[in-house]
Amino acid sequence: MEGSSSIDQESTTTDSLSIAPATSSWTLPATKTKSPESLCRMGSGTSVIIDAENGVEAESRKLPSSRYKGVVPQPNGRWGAQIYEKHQRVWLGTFNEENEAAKAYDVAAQKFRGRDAVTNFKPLLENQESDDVEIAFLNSHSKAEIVDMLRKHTYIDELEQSKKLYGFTKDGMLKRKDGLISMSSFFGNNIDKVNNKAREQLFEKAVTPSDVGKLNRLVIPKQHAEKHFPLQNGNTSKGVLLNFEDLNGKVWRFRYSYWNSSQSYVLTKGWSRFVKEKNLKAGDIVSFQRSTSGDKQLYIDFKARNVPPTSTAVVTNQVQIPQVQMVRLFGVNICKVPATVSNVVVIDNHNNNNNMTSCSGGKRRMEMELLTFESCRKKQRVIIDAL
DNA sequence: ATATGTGTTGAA
DNA sequence: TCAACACATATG
Repeated sequence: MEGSSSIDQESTTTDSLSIAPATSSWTLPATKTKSPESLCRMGSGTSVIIDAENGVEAESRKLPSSRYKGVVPQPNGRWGAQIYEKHQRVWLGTFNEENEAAKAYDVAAQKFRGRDAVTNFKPLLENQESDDVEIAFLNSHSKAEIVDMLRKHTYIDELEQSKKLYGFTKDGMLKRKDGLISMSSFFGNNIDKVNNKAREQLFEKAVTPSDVGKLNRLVIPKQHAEKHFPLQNGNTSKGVLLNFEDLNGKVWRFRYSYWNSSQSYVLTKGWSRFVKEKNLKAGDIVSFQRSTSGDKQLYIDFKARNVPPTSTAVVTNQVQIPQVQMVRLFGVNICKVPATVSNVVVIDNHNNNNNMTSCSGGKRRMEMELLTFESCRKKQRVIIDAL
């Protein structure tokens, strides 16, 4: 289930994540020289073997091992939780109760290993719907975020919060009950996709006036075109047909070719329909993605250039209905109406497979998030590198 | 001073 | 992978 290459977060910040580099075990067989009398080694006061009177009743203060998977005793009587991945230990925090640590492990196992994770309690839990919500929740957060929550003991709270915020529609789709799109959903967390196939961001372009004008073509910046949509020699001028799926699942077919005259790569046939239907305006951002799974499905998405001015009465003298603010983002119209709740934002069809496994576009995404949320995401400091 | 979590190892 | 265990660091 592990896709393989996956970096869900760029390790741009100093990581405080507890990934214990288990390198030495590979390279240096036996470097450390320990004191010979390893008979009674005592670490931080615990595992001491005190021989009281007779060796038999030697009171062993050996730490009690846990009956739970992923749970290790701590010298102070508390319990630590850890999970391994790629030869590295990921520390999940310490807990007062053994079973809490075990539960933390379960969450991590679910996140890291998906459906067939071996867990301590998990399978016995709750109803299907609640389980789906949790899976969706897990899918909508990075491993690092989940680990961070576990370590801070905030996982349950955040999950509950999420449960309050999201509900199920009859068709199994998740939506937000308040009708507002979540921050995360702006940026392509898997929970927010029409299908939850992992996809990577390829590039974005702010469309120019001519891209949405009468020329019926979109110029693909050369660097992106050559990197993501390479054309075979034979096809350069002739072009190829490319299919892109939008957020609604609608497939758009564009002719993609190279114009020698202007030495540029363009989407031509089919493009004007997209512009028209999506009501694209100059400055709007079109975004291209590709699924990371085998099929390499292409996706297209867009968002309005910027949030329309909220208060300014743009319309000078005419009758105006300023009660409704509408923002269009990546194909989703978000209406904010004073006291009503209306808009349904589709986010996901609960499916299970743990994502995370294939976000090669993680870096770009991360940059985008940072650009936008730098201030609201301070807490996100835990980084999992190269998981 | 104590708690936390990392370094390391041996076993599975 | 996993957990045991010693111990270095972080924390208060």
